[in-house]
Amino acid sequence: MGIDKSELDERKVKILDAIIRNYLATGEPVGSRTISKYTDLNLSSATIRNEMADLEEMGYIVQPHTSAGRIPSDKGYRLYVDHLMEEKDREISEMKEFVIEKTEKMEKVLKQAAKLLAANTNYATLVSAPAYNQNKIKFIQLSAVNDSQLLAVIVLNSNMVKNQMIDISEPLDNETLLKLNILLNTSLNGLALDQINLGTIALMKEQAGIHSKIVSEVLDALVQTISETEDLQIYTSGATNILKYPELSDSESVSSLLSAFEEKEELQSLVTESLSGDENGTGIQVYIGNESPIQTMKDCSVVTATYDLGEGIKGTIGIVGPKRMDYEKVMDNLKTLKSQLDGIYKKSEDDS
Amino acid sequence: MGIDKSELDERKVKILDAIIRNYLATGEPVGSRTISKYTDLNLSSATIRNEMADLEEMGYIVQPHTSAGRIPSDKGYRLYVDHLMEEKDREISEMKEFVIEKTEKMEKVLKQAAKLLAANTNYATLVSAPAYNQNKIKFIQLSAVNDSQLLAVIVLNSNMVKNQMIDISEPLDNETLLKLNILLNTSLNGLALDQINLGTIALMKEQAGIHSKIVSEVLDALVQTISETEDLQIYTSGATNILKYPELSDSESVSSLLSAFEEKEELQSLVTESLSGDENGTGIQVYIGNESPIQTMKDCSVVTATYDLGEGIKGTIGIVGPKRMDYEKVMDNLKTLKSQLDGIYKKSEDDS
DNA sequence: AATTAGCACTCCAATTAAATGAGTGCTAAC
DNA sequence: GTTAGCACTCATTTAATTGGAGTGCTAATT
Repeated sequence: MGIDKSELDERKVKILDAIIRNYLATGEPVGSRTISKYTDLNLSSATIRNEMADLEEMGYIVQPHTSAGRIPSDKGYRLYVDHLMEEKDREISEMKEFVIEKTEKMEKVLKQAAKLLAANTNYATLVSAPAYNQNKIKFIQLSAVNDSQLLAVIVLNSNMVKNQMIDISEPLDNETLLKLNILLNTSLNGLALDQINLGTIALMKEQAGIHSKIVSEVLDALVQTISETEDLQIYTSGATNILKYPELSDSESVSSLLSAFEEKEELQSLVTESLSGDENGTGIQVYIGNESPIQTMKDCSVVTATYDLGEGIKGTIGIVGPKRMDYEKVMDNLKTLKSQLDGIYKKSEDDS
Repeated sequence: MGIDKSELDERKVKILDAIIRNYLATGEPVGSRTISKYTDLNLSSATIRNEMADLEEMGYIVQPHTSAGRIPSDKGYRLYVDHLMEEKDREISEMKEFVIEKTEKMEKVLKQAAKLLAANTNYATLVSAPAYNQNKIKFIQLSAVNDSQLLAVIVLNSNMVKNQMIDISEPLDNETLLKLNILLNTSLNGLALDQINLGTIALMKEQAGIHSKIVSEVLDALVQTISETEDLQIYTSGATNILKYPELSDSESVSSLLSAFEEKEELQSLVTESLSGDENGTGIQVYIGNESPIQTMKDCSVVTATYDLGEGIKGTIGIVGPKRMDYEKVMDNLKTLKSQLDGIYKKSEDDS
């Protein structure tokens, strides 16, 4: 019956484009008459109606109910994001004030990044701290806090600092401590955390001699610190922006969305997914509706970017908003922020 | 005109009590007929109506609108909390599973405390980390991460650990570093942070000799770390519980409430207020409606407790919910949790 | 003097009805 | 292939209707 479902002729594309743009701008379902005037096609609303019926059958747009205008489907958004949307290399306006001081603690920088992104976009944002496993050990030190407690301090390549208290059974004298510190540093310095294997450990124990037990304990503590799930820090901001969009706050799912941003654990899968996501060149991923890794966000769109501090140390920045979001602006913002973060590590590297 | 406004006779109290209890249970404005049956006073609804008119004139109850039942006013709640409510010494049921491991990091403990409290009460909760200024320095150490960066690690009495990177102009040799560490520890150990005065500083500089500059830098860093406002950590949980109570989620103020819990800064004043609040014996404060230190919460009730790790190291735990909250349960929960936290420091003290 | 029954009155909340209007699908004409 | 025209659909808005819970007041009762 007539319609070649695999083929979108130029006119259909133009109409679809117009529908989506209009819907993004107004948030209202868009009707045939609007398009008839909005475009330069000089077609009557009746013709548009016919085309729209086709587009609907092809799955690019849907009707919220009979006798309403059309809104884009996930498939429609996808086409828009992939092909229709123009990547505007617009001026990096407000983002500019985001100047990162290299001396700042990473944590602070990331917190600020999330905040800024939220303020700029009016969506909910998240920023994950770089994954540790690729992060190299820069410095490590044991100190005796008292007779039964050691404090292990680990500085990572990205200038993140971890602390861990270690209970020990017998006191350690200063000399031993010094030796252990030297051993730890020479053995572990420069290693990525997932490069510490059994061989390394065995070697260290051998060298530690009678103190091999301490070495074990330290390594255990180290592993524990690293693998603590809660330490997969995620910073969020602007979660309450979700309330601004009726299409989300309507359902009671607003609660689960906000919860997800409060208990950050749930967001983890998003970060993981984003990090492993196939980069389409720009380093930016877009998940529309059901494409989202998190079921809670099936009525949202999620846009993420992966920043790379160098040497494989990666983290994720992302925003969560309604499917009807300003993709151009969001992707633009993410790109800017990404580039800022990408730079930061090199800077402090030059400097040290 | 009859009514002695200063006097609440026994019957009025009984009726007021019944009104409040009923309202707490149902959430609906309560009418005269209900009270007539609910109480053992054996009075007709007409009599109750007369009494209710009096109670309203005295300001203990209000009518949402003409021809509706009555609900308690702030003044009514206040009376209830202060005098009517029975302090039930009930079994510490679900709270029991809250066992704090002394080796855990404080941060983790507090986070968990907030979570548990929220799960137990179904309100939004907050837990503040102990204020630093009363906290004593237990251990302090400088380490050379590289030629231009020192890492200062400070362990406080409450087992909290702070890190601070310090940029230095000239490299330090090991021996100097060792001396400095000894100096720092002997001079500062056991001091509360607000006990470090100019005298101490001058003395240290003198002893440091040619390295007095470093001492300055270290102390600056120390002060900076301490005074960082963001470091007044507050942990929250269950903020989304706010959505459960229509009397709050009705207004758009739900957004500002949630924001307050997201950007924790705003909650600071609550903590401050609570810490300085005059303890009425139990160490628990109740803020009803407008009594709240935070304007955003004028339609809520806030209940806080101050925990004391000993030696004046104090923190705050609190919950925020609708004025129509289960005060008994909440205060009970807070008491339990408070006592748990009060104990924790002593335990680790015994142990060290 | 305190209590109660009775009744008119108020006002919210829920229901129903009607009006509006944007938008469609279809058909017949261009 | 395009367009004008028209009947039809359906969410949204507004208005009118009703029900009922609850009050305040007055007059009767104890």
